[in-house]
Amino acid sequence: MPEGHTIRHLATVHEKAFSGKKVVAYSPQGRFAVGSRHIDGQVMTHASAHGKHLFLHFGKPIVHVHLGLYGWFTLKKVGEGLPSHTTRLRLQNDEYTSDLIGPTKCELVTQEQMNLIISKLGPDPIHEDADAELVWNNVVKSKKSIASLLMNQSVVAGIGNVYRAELLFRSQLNPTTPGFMMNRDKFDEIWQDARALLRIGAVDGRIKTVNPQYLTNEEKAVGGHAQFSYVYKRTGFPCRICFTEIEQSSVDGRKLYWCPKCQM
DNA sequence: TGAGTATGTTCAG
DNA sequence: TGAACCTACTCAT
Repeated sequence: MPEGHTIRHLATVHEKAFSGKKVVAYSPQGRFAVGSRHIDGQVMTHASAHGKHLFLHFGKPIVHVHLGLYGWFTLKKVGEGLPSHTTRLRLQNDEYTSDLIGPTKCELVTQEQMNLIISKLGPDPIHEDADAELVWNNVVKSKKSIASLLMNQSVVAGIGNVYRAELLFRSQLNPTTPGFMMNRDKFDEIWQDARALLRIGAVDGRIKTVNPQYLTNEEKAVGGHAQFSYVYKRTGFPCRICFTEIEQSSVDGRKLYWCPKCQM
């Protein structure tokens, strides 16, 4: 499930699987039937990502995908699975198939439209040249809480509810701190941490935020595929650092998890 | 079988 | 601010 790290990961694996070759494209579900016809038989040149937005480039037509809350791509070797009735888009070549289900957005856009979409987003910390000053300027002039600002895609693109909670915990910052009260060093710490964590997450598309020394023996035994957190979805569990119960509140209609002692 | 939940966004009121 | 939308999964009935 998708935050910025997932989208970067998907761009990478789709580029590896499909770029430079003609693609068979169709919409088993039918809802992207017209769009898929425009890319059917075309060569995918590359894939790109900005925040939670994925772009698959077929020369002029660009497929813009936003996975929303439940959208997902399943990439398989040819012959390993059939699309379901909910598959919005299937891409296929000699080697691979990719099925897209449940996206909030799957549409064809032009380069100009793609530029417009990106222009409305804040810098994406996963990008090498992301402009931290731009983010800082928007944070420091705002009365909104840092918890609210981190989730605002026009301030910073790609951070979702998991990374938000985990970043704030790792920096021991009170989530209610207003933007204008933020200190620059603390902001820089979060920014650098976001860059690092998103990049780590993008390697295999999984969120990794917990230093292994803070995992329980049971958790360590579960191994590589499980996803652990310091605070996300750990309401009522003891904090991994101070053993205070993790609390839950709501910010802009989304659940926020935090440690009342570490993040005083 | 149905309610509840989910790493998101947009739009109506 | 709340509902709607896209889907799949878990848990209670």
